[in-house]
Amino acid sequence: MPKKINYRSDCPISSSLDIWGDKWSLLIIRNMMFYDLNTYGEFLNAPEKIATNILADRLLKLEEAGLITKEEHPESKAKIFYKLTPMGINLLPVMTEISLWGDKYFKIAPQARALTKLAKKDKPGFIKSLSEKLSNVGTKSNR
Amino acid sequence: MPKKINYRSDCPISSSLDIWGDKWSLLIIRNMMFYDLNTYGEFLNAPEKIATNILADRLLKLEEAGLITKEEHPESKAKIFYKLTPMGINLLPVMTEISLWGDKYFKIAPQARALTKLAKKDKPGFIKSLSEKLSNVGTKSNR
DNA sequence: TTAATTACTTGCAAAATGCAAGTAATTTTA
DNA sequence: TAAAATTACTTGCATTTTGCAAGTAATTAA
Repeated sequence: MPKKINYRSDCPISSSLDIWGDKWSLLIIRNMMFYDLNTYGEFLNAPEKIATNILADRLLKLEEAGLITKEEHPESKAKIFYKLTPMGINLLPVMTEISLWGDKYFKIAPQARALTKLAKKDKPGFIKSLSEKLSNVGTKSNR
Repeated sequence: MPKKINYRSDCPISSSLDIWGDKWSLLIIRNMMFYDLNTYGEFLNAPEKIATNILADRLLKLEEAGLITKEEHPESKAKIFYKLTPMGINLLPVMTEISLWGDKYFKIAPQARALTKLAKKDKPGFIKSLSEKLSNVGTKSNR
């Protein structure tokens, strides 16, 4: 059964952090959002090297919070296809601003730089096109 | 001596989380950014009730990361006036988007709602005016 | 001159994290 | 078609982080 979340206050920032305010949750979302990674194994292979038990825990919590859903993988019954819900996709502006802020102050790999460059050039367009793409992930029209 | 941060990867999101990716750091920043709270005691009184040792730890880490600075309080030598650096002020777009996202999905207090309402009406104006205000916090022209 | 206030520190229990080694259901290979 | 991989986890345990309660030293107020 889903463990109930105790929100610390009625502040939108505080409540947001109660859901995804840790070192790993937003990285899982980043993987789905910007890098088309959608399986447990793909998440494990991301450069930050999340531990298997933490990954399992975060996937469950993100699912319970309504940010992601489990679906059957189009190519294999042994795999699970994780995808963002509309609530998860709506984190795009947050994730984009974090990327732009981080881009300003940290050493960044070329792959990530390519994304922030796009976001800088046309932020609303970047968000809109990615949002539409993510809405179609795993749908028939997409395969 | 400042403990060196081990960045997990060269991703702007990952590196950002390495700095402020926990349940408390952004709440301290929120207090300075949106509610004109600038002392240890004021941070302790915020509704989320941070523990004293955690607060001291986060203030140090945020200072070492370059997001905040300690200054002498204009009214009392017993107090320390914490303020955002430009790097911290530049989190305004991130904080604003988090607020708007949280506003969409959680129960929100009227005080916070007033802020998100302003941000929704004119996002660039909201960020610009707050940014200018924060740049003047603790300056002579401001007193 | 004594009592508050302010910004912390310290000690310890509880919770979260991280690592290594399983396991069960598929899928691929020989 | 049987054995070896793959995949998505779980489990046990050590380490780290968090949270609570109770200090403490430097101001400030009574």
